[in-house]
Amino acid sequence: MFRDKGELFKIELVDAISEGQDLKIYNQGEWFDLCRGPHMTSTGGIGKAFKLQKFAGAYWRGDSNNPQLQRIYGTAFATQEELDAYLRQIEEAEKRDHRKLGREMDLFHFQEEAPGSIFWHPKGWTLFQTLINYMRRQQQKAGYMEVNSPDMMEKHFWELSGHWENYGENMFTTTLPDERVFCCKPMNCPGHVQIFKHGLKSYRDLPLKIAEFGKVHRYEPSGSLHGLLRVRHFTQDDAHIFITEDQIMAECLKINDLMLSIYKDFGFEDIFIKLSTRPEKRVGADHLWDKAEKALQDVLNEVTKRSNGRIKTALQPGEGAFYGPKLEYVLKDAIGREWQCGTTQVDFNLAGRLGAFYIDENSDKVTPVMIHRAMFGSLERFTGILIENFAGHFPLWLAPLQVVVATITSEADPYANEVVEAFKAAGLRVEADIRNEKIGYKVREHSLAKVPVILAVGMRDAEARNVSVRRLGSQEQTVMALADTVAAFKKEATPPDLG
RNA sequence: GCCGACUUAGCACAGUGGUAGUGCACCUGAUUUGUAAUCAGGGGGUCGUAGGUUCAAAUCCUACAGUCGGCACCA
Repeated sequence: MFRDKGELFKIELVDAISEGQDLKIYNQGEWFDLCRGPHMTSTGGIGKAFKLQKFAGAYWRGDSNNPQLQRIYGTAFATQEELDAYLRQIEEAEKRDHRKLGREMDLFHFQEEAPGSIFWHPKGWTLFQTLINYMRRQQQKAGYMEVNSPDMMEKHFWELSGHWENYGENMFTTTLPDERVFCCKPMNCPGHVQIFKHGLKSYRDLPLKIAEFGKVHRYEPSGSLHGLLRVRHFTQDDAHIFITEDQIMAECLKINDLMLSIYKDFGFEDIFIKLSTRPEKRVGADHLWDKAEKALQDVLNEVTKRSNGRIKTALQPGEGAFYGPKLEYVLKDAIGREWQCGTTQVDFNLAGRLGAFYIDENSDKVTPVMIHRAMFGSLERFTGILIENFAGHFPLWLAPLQVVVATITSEADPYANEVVEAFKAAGLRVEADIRNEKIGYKVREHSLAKVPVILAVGMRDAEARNVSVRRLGSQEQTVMALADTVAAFKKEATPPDLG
């Protein structure tokens, strides 16, 4: 039947269904097709609340080696109201799009000559640095030592680590005038192993925690690039913890606690953890993978137990890194979208491959276990997630520009400058707007730029040493004494870990 | 990388074969203003890049690049 119609893919499906198994065909008027079912008895059952959304190519059976078919996307709801709600949700996501907000708030831009790379503007870079400073404090407190390793190393180094074999296609390389081939680092781990290897290490040095805000380069497929969320050059809050085998549980739990407390500081409390196990393409013996997977499974069980079941988990077979299995931390944002950020990976392979060892109690050389972990993951991506989560309305401590002092008449300029200096002295990020414009115009402009605090000052305020406070998202105006305002905003702008 | 669409001024967009436009932004002048757009004037584009068709190309064709939506990928 399908052969007569020349439908080769259908024939393939029919052939795949074993003898004796039911094969179902549904029909709708003159149209009929193969389907596992069930189908509606009539298209009338869909009702009017449906919408065709888009069409796009999709690989036959999800494999890029196969030909592509055209797929038409449509969606239907029981009522028009539900369809409208769904469409509003899409619209809401579009309004929060970090690419749009990044332009409107003057945070960053992209251009053709550097696909997948970011030009950070002063305000965006301020936000980025705020995140790094916060993370640096957290890591120092947790006993990490920050380092910096080379951005480029010779190709043979990456062959030794196994990266060239597994990901060489996606590495940036360059041939120098002396003919040596160098690769931009796609990961920081091999560099950190070199630092570990420098000088003999004792079991007494473990756990040894090496952290780096390392910028890594990965030649991502052109079609996968997406604003800040998927780029070719990004900064990881990366760390490698060198330990003995019996320290795995304790260290992974410490990482877990730090991870959850950090996410909480950004308002993410709905966390979900996935365990990814050995992939097909991997290095190392199976008995080591058995140990590593068991260790992470134990950690995951303990984490769930401690959270009283609040933390949901899932298993992703075959999704681990080539050197070890991983736990992946997924956060839920303000409009319910999920973002994978942090990762904890247990690795029995890399240290050995790169010749790292420590001296144990019996003076024997032992290969350490490595934990790879990142909490923000990619700083660039995390910045994008924050922009979307807050829709640009950052809490005061994160806002790149926290306060604008806008004058009502030019007579108030000297007082406005005084106000600015008072806020600067308190460590706040503040600018004056003394342009010859109406206050309504200034309020509109700074509101659109999502400045959290607008202080209007006219002669009334100058004489009384007050400011008129207007918060982003509210029409309300509060007249307050300058000194009180500075104190209140200084307190509010304090990062959560310093408060 | 694959399928499809798109690319015109800083931004948002109009212009389907015959002398490149609108709004906002920008610059100049006037206005000194009390909480989401004051008024008037002015400057700004080899229409993504490179070829081709045509008397004539932003417009039609080809290639390349980038972007967008999916797919695949994501150490």
